[in-house]
Amino acid sequence: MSQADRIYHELERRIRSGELAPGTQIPFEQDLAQSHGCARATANKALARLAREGLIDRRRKAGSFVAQPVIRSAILNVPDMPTVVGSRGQSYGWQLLIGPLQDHPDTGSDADGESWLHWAGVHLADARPFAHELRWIACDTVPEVSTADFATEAPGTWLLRTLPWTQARHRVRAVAPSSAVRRALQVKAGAPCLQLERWTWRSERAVTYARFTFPGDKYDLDEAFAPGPMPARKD
Amino acid sequence: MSQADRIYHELERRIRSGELAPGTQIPFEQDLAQSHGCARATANKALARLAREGLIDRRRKAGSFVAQPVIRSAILNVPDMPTVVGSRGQSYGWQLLIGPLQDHPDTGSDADGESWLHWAGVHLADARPFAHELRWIACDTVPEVSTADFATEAPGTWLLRTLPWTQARHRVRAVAPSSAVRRALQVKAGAPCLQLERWTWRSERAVTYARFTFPGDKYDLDEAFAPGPMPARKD
DNA sequence: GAGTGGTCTAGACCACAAA
DNA sequence: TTGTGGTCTAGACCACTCC
Repeated sequence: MSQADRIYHELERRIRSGELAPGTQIPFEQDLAQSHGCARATANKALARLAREGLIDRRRKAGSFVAQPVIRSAILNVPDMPTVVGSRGQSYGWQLLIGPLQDHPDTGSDADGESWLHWAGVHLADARPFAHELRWIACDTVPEVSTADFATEAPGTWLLRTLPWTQARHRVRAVAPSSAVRRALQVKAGAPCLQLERWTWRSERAVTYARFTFPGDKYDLDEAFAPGPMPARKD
Repeated sequence: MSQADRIYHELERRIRSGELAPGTQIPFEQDLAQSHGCARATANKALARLAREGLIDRRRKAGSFVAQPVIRSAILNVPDMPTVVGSRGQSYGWQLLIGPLQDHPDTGSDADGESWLHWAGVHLADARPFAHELRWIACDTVPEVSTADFATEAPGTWLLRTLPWTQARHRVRAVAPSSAVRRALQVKAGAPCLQLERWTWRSERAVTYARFTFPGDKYDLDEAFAPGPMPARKD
């Protein structure tokens, strides 16, 4: 525990406990350094971290103030399928159902300029259906996909290995699955399912779009972060 | 854009683009400082940030290396109801259905030592049902709740004002709602719904538990973060 | 104008892990 | 044993903003 961490944790505790109400002014870097017997740069490091995590607002010449609290965001873990299944202590499997087909995820046709390939398959946990996946991959961004074989390996697994450090956007909703998906998942009509969509890109270029469908009773997104600092607000 | 930011962004770009593959060694702080014409502390700040965001691993005596990429997590925005409704350009409303009742969110009875109060109500968007809410509040942690009136204000709104800087844990799943919830939401039987659970505490003490149910076609969790750094891994 | 945060420096010491 | 990251210092300069 560094000195900067100590200053950070003391202030974090006093803010989270309500002892320092929103709007309250926090000691200047100079005073904080003096009262803790350290250099100003050390106090600055602690206050910069509090500001980065949204606990305080800092204004030149005015000082630092406890921020107005908001329910900002939560981290929902959305890992890849082998990880999900493995963390439940089950064996992972993959079964390709359809593909590759040539069509576009938005238009459904291959009319426009971009070239996409399209697959469907099922992720298995202990040899039983766990999630249905629809997958599109942009051939322009990932030319290697033309030589890939997704019969024994899911596209997501292959992509993670082939294109590291992509970025993603997610959407979650509840749906009544189509009959094709119901058959693949072996669920009854009317069974509510969780649908997770993921758009992935790399350096401003679309890489892939995936749509996962989980039986409602077999999966839930469970946010994992324990009591602690909220994620950094931005940059 | 500070000098440390420039070093950070250059390395971030080269890692995200794949130019620096996972496992690749990154220049030492000393060399990085020299090549950029700055002090080692400045290079250290940039590398510390890359490590905090999980892009590199750092080991004493060995150096810094590009980390193995994983789909780690996504930020799903889970704000409070007035914010959700307001951001859709709709007018927000609240209607209390039941409560306060005395029972415990886990046991359903009031037998054990803890004292909880319990409500049910509906959040409205343009005067139409938007979400059903079940709410428990721990009287021991929030004694002020005994004088609160949730006829015109939702418990969550009141709590946000009364107890700033709480912490929360969320879970999301797809469910078939109970008949009571279906009536409140005015949805047909068999309509899939998104259920969001939220546990809230403050300083290790349980504050409240809420269960929101949304009609599947009226709401989806949409993760908002644009291409950019992943949230800090931990601490 | 004055005082604050934001940033950087040049140097230092230590802990720790790799060689 | 050695070299790296981790941390801290004392001082400095600048930009911005509040008074």
